[in-house]
Amino acid sequence: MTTPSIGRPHPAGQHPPSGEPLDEVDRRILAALIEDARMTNKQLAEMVGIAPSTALMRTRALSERGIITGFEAKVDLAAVGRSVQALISVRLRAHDRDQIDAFTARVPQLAGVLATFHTSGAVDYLLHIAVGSTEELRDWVLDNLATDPVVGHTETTLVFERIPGPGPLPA
Amino acid sequence: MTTPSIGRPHPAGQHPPSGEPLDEVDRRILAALIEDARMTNKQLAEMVGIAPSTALMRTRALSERGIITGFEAKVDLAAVGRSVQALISVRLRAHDRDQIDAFTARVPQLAGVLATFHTSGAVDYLLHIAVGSTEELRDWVLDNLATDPVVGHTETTLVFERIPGPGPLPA
DNA sequence: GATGAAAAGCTTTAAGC
DNA sequence: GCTTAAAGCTTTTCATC
Repeated sequence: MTTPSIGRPHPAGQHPPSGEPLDEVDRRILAALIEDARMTNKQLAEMVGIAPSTALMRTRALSERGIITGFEAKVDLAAVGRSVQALISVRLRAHDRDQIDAFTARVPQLAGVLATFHTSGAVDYLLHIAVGSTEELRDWVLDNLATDPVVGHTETTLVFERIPGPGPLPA
Repeated sequence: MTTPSIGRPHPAGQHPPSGEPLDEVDRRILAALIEDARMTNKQLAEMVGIAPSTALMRTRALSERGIITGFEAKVDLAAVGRSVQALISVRLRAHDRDQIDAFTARVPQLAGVLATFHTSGAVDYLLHIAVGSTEELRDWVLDNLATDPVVGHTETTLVFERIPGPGPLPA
């Protein structure tokens, strides 16, 4: 299980991924669509070695089972005016549940946030953000974190480069 | 500029994103394809308010200019047997350029690595990985990092949850 | 640079194995 | 669960604005 439903409900409209294990064909479909989500169904079928109608059915089933969670275009950050990336570790001060929930609802949706990691250990959250300049970075932290009373401590680290990995499929 | 070409060549087959600024139509195309990379070109055209032939031309141009860097399917990590995520901060010991390059070539491509952040500050790299269990996590760190002589220190933090952000487009 | 029309190609459904 | 075939859409090209 990923996130046991203790205390908080599941996000609306999402069923947990069905327990059926993936067969080789499903894994090849995932691999192909991770590589190029915009390939045609016919190309996909050929790549995987099945009929187009089968490819379509399988792909649909993977989406309906929640195994494929979406298809997204990746964009060059510099081209959209966000050439400065940073990782910001955040320790919260209070451990009042409502305040923490307010932080968790607000911060991950702020403009420039690429991902928020809720972590164990000394740091509570790690924010991966992208902004236009180091001046904007300073202002971002001041405006969005430093002024929040629930935030105890932050530490900002510049990211020189983000290197994508080989992805989540078994090697 | 994103990564000045000092010392190392540009990755093969990539031209830097052309300096032409994005107009409103381009930004709406990006927003739509970030939201759903598999929508048809016709849907995209309608959503953006242009003719299908124009949508196709613009989308192609965005890819050719390197502004769209790819289209990828997102998969549920638990469904592919990787329900445990971790962030591993890595400090290197030696500052010998060849050893660092060997590390940088090897580690980001290891099975389970979702992303590698090359960072400024006290930590040199932060690895975001996904594995099947905490036992696998322990073994992963031992096998891939602890035994590498160039690695000085690592610190592993469990990720309870990774919350996707609103993405990189200006709000 | 954007559009509309026509040809080529793709997706989708349903019936059959 | 897979395949085939046919109808309906979509993509793509290109002449035109």
